[in-house]
Amino acid sequence: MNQLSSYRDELNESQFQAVSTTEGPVLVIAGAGSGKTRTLVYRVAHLINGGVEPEAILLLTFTRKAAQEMLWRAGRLLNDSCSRVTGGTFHSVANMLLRRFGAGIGFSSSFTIIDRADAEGIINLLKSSLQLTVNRKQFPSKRIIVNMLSGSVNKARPLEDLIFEDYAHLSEFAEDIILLQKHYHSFKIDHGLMDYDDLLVNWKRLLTQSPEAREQISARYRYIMVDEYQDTNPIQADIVRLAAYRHDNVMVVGDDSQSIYSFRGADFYNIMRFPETFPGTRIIKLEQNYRSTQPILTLTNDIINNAVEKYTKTLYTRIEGTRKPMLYAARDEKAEADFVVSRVRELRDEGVGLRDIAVLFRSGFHSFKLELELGSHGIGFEKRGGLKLTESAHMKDVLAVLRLLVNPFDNLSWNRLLLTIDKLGPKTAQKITAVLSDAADPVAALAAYPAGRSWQEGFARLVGLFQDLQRREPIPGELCGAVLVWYQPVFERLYADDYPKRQKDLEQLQTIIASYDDLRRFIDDTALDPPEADPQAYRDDGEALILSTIHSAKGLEWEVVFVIGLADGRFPHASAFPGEQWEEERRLLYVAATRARKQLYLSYPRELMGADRRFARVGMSPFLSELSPGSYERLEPRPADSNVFSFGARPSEPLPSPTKKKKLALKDFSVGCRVNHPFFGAGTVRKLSAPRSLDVAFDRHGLKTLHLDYATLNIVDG
DNA sequence: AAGTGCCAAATTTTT
DNA sequence: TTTGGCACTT
Repeated sequence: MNQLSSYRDELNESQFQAVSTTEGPVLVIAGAGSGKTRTLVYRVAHLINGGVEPEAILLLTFTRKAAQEMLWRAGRLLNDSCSRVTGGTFHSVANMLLRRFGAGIGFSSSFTIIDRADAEGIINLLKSSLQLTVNRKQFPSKRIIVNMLSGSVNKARPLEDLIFEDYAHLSEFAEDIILLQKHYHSFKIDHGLMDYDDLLVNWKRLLTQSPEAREQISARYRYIMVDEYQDTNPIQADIVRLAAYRHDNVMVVGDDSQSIYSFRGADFYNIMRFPETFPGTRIIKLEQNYRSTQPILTLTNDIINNAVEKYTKTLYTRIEGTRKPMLYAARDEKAEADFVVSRVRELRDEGVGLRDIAVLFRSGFHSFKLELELGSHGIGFEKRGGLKLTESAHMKDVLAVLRLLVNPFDNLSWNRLLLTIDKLGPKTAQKITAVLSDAADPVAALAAYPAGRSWQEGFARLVGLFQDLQRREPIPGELCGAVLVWYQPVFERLYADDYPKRQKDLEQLQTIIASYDDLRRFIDDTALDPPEADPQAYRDDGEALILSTIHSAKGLEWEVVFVIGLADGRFPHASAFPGEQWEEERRLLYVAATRARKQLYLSYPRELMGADRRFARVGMSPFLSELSPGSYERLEPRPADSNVFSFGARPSEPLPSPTKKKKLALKDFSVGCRVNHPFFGAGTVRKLSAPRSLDVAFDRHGLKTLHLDYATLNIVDG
């Protein structure tokens, strides 16, 4: 309808073309910050406006969050929730479709091996069910076990890592691996093991082997959109091809310069081959950058121009700003952390919200020093990219109990729980699980098992828990409550030093579970798509600096970005060889630097602790030395006081006002005041509701409730 | 002699 | 937060 004219003005020519091409395959090559999300959002809106029913749209994104955000924005645009559009990750959509077609998934209790308890369990299973001679030495790493089982050993690590003393020749080793893989299938079915790749393989199998299913899926989803296409793997590309075989209405969006997931099987040639896979593809380039200022763009272009293989896009921006990216060579990690802390405090004084600042780094542990410094200065932070909520040990303990209620033959979960008992170790646990897996009723078998004198107390509590749970009504919230009562003493013993911090996770789990009415459904959901910790639950003031690995920062943006640890040996990662891996590291730096809107700081420590625990001098990352010196400004500590930094002759340029607008608090608004919203346009505030939301009557879109953390409202004067 | 507990050492990125 | 080596208990 007339929404078309309203968003016509907000898009440039290329974006508008992408939005309005409704038939046939479209490949959108999008640079960093080029309004990819916006283009997809408007396209969803455009299709629905044009009479396409929401059910016919399938939106595949990289994270579940991205899909949710796009649908939320599209819903706002249409004054409708868009809840009937199907959106999600490949995995969650696969799960949904497979469930609907009843194809393939036997057990739905999947897991990722993350800690010792699980690794022990796997080894026990291999020993008992495959009768392989496996000892600990042969499995030095949990990752390798996973990779062996999923058949992608050589992808993850050089084969040499896997050759152990017991193997005289590579061929012997290969035979054992093949044997393992052969057994893997039945192994999975027997023990309810499933991983991410299985889901995709099953989805693809559904499409290739069942013509009816393919027909139905293709007929239902007549408009398929894929975001971050450069991160898809070949199976995902095949799925897209098969799902769209009836109509070819596929629009994929991606940027080859941001391909950073090859270690996970992503093949960025997917995006280059797209026009061959879909003949008649219309290629649209999005080259205008809407995020960063020109000096930042100049530097990031410089980074990617050094790439061996690149597909030229000329990014330009109309955003004004003259601040060059700053490069700071710190004496050591402590000085680097001090630098970030003092700059963050200055920025805060200038009115930049902590939420608008991010610190990015290559590996999780690079931020350890900084975390300490931030803590001692009382600056709140939120770290992203570590473990997920359900991946931490204490969560897995609780989940193991719940999982067993759904599938009592889940030996890994039994193993895990038995190990929580004091004086009961891996050997005893293995004996017990062996008995349980042969029993008709594992819980009864557990109760009948003769307990050893030293551990009978803890064992009796575990038996009691399961007998109690079996008697209860299967209401997830209540079951979880009972589990937590059992877990509390175990938990306090296992994590004596830091259990108060972990306690909050458990409370959160309880609230999440309480919202389900079927336990099985909960287990299915968490297995595939672990819920993330809700940051709100951990903060008091709602303001926190973001610390994130570069990988988890993908697709996000901040006013001010610090990239730390840019030292030789840390970035690129020490084990990256020149060649493909090296190039991927370079793209990683490109992704990091393009997250910044107004200001970018690059820093590295000149001294690092080596493997021998001795400090050694290190240089800057080779990626930095390649840059032309004019694209950044060096920042030197003032000798007199190492905590104060001089910024050369340039007077500190105040950040442009949008920063401050984003920081509006509820008290800045009053009932009756006029505001402006990027989607809804002008409106009048009707009601303020605590803590950070307000009702606004928009002139063109009616009454909406907005949350200040999400909505970017501007107050219109007069 | 097997099994368990404890301390020191090292750690890529993740749907 | 996991892993490997060593001492201590059953």
